[in-house]
Amino acid sequence: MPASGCDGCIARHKGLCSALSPDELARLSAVARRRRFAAGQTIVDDQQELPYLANVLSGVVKLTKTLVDGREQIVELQFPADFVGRPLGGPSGFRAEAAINVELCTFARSRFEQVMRAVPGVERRLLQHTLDALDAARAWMVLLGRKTAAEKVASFLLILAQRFRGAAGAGSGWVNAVRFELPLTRGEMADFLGLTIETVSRNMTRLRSIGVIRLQGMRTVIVPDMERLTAASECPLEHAAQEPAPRPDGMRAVCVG
Amino acid sequence: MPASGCDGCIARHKGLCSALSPDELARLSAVARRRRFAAGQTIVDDQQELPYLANVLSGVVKLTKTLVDGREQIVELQFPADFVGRPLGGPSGFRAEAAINVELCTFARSRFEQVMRAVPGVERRLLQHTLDALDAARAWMVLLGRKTAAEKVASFLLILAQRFRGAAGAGSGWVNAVRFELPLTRGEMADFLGLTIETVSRNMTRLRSIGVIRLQGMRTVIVPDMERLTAASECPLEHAAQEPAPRPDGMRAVCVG
DNA sequence: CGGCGGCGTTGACAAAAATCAATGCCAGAA
DNA sequence: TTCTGGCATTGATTTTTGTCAACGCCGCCG
Repeated sequence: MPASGCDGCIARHKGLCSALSPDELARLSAVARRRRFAAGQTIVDDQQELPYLANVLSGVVKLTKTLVDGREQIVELQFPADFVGRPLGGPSGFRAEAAINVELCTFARSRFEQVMRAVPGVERRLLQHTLDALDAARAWMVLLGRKTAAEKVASFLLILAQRFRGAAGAGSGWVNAVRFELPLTRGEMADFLGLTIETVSRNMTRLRSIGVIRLQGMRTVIVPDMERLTAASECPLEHAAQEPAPRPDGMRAVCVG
Repeated sequence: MPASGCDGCIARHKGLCSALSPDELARLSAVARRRRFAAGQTIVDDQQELPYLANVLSGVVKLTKTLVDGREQIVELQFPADFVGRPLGGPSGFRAEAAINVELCTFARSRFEQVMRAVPGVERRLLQHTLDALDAARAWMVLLGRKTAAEKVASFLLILAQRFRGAAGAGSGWVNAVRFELPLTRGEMADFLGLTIETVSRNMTRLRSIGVIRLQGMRTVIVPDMERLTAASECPLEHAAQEPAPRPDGMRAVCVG
């Protein structure tokens, strides 16, 4: 055991290292380092990538997302033996912070990825897919925990509009408009958004009355201006009721039909 | 391309199959089948394991969790090209249902896992870890979307108590009691639970006043009876205020200090 | 045609939680 | 020791959301 490593801690790691061969284990142990963070200290910012992967030895790490207006949602707590860091790289979009004093056992990302390099693409793809699903779930946690009913409904319409953007906008008679079908009933929307049917219905009506969306029948939604829908999804609805912000290219979304 | 497969659909699969070698692709294509589900039809139950893995070809699949009293939370929507099924096996605890008419391209789990078998343990562990995190995130989504403030606070205490169970219960003077330190301030608890500081504080007080928990100082929590805490985490608090249910072994959690 | 049932909307009202404000508790600094 | 600042609690009040109930729309089926 090297003097610089964290003695034996690798061997206790949950999930990650318990499947390693003694050889691999030794290689990782050789580069492992103990790092300490005081309560309140930031471990990684939303936009950064940790230069290492780690396991929690003691303390508690919280993963948080902060909205522009300061509302905050903790999406995960990590306890001793939990794994910290994104295996496949890239910033997570969440901030990791020590909730109380934390001790991490860290090992260089490059060294770890060297172990993973031999793995064929299938499982890596699967892992990437699962990580994406995890990101989506966490983003939705922020919505469920911290957004108002109006923002929730707008956010839901927004993800649908983004998914179907360009697919059906043409022919609607609107420039830059997006048109799509709701795949869910009002009741299912409520179950997705953590609301009741009535609240969903009222907010759909509200969005329609201020012109952020139009409805053709019950299921077809037209978004004349994605910017306004985006605004409605992340700020109190009052602001979204204003005139749409001028587009950088000077164009406006207008009805030409 | 075999007559029985879904022609060419494998090649378009997002995430999973794009990394396969032509050989592997051919093998999977040979066993792929198209399956259709009508709107509202259940694809898998919470307690079952899908006998196949799949990709969505058309339609929308919803993943839901239903609480005992009927409250329901959708934790994910799956659109065309999304992947359906748990790679490493075991029931997911969520129900998959066709929100609108759905067409899946499915291939046998066994055949797929054969492809994965060659993979060393490290990545499998990592995948398992990520899947666990995803499950935890989804479970928390149910809490954020569908639980009352009282249930949220109780649920939070419950997961801490379960994590620290046995670690510090001894010496508290209680039989079967659990004692632990809160790693978060009230404000952080609020950010985790999607509440305000005041609501968290009031519900801590409430749980204390009905005897579900005791507090030593601000941070130390004692749970005399885990059953009552569990009850409080999943039903309106009134019920939890009753006498604790008789234990199967006839013992009672009492203070002997 | 008319009745029916599912879904959606709307309004009146009630309940839950947030907000605002005051105060208490406690640990650490002066 | 006292002061101070951060955290926590509590009460009064407002806002948001849920609940209950009525009604409209529409497609389906007898």
